[in-house]
Amino acid sequence: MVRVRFAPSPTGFLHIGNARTALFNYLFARKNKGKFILRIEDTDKERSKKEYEEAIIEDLKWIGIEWDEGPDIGGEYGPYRQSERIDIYKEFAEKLLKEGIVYKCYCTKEELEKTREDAQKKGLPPGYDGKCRNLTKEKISQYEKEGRSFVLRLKVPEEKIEINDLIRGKVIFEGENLTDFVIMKSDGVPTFNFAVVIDDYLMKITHVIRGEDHLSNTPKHILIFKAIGAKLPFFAHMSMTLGPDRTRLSKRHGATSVRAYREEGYLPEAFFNYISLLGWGTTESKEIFTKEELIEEFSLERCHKASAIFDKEKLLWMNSYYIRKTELDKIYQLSIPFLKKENLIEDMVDKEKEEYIKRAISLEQEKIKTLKEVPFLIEFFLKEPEYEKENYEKLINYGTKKILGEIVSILENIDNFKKEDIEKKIRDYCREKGLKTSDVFHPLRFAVSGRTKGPDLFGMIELLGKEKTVERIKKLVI
RNA sequence: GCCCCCAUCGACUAGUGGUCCAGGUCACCACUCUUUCAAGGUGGUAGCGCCGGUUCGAGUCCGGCUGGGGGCGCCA
Repeated sequence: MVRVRFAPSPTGFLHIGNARTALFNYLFARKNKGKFILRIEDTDKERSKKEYEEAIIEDLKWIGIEWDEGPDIGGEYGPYRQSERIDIYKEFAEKLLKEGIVYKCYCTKEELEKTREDAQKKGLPPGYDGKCRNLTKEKISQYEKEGRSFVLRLKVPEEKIEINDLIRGKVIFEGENLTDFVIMKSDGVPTFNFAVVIDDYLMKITHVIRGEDHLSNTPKHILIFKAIGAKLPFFAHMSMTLGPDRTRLSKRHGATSVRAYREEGYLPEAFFNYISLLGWGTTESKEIFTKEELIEEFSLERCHKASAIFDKEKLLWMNSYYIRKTELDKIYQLSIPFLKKENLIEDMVDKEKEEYIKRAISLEQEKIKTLKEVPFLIEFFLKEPEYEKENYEKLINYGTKKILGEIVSILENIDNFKKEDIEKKIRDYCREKGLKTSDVFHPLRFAVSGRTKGPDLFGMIELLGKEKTVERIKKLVI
């Protein structure tokens, strides 16, 4: 049975790169009829926040990723929060200490800094020199007497480590770059490297799918797996997600959290779909996928080794594509919070108004790129337009006033106030008067909506209704 | 500094030795449709980082170089 996990640390909102890691794990699990586990890595007491855990969970759900085991729903292998598993790590650590696989290191911050510098000077990796590996009894009791705190370090053997990565193939690390690393901090909390391995082992994780930034940590993990006598899981290191300048996607590149995109009015389906295309593709170069299709098509073999740049423009296109293809009802529902925020609707919207807004949205649907744009695009249907001076001067003058005045009487005489009739009557008028349609349509659009661009003129007039339309034109012209 | 990974249009990718004077999508440009803005349609600009090697033949295999990324913490 395939078991994979996504293990974010709650030190901020869900990052796009992490969302992609979560997504790939999720797809892999579903594709292989396995389990997808959510685990919270909150061993960094300083930076971890409960609010972030909640936010991450919320955003994962928003994207459409569901898990089978996790801190919120429990499961057979819990707890799923590392802060609640401290005793478990301690137990493993004590066992390793007894076996002589790890040892106590009493070095102070200053000492460590110095050994690090020395190592650098010698052209060695800036790690630990193993000073405390073989301390004499006397030395140990001296340190204890001084009340020095200690950490637990793993005795790193000098051997080369091979990884058979499912995405990258064989990766070989020659031993000498690894130094004895910390597995338990002086406060009794495990380091990330130790906790992941213990958890992956106990939670029976079969495939560790994570970002390439963990590739260099993998030898450490393998060493720990071996130390506790556990079987290795499969590893798959996915390419990274970069910003437009080819560096790690970060705040400098603008919004990097899933939350931000959600608030900008992106559809989860579009986000899900776009993210899946980063570092992965099918032979047909297909672009639009439903969740089900993605699950069906996904495979680690088709994951790219090279990192991918997150392209906001393409996401935006995909979002507008999804908005165009989504049923009006749903777009309306999703737009409500955005309309409320702009004070265009009240908490309660009656059926009539709902229909009215839906029709307004439908007139603009093909143009909406994000839900956040909806209020602006349909604003003039819900409140009186403001007429910008510059456009007013361009479009409203003696001649067009006269035309608009005549349009008013035409509109007033239309009984069946439907766009086909409205259009026909106005076009007839243009022909009779020998006017270019554009000389009539543009001022009319402006008079009715206060805009120089907008939805289909006649659809707009129909929806606004005879009374409102006439009122607006009169107000502007007379 | 040391170790590891990577390399096809500006971006995401297809391509697994000949069918590739490299295909699709976004972006960009032009034309078209048109009452505006979009959407749509048609067409276009643009790429195998470089140097060697293997081979009858290389985007595709091998080596080097260059470039980019990542790691080396009592962060995760």
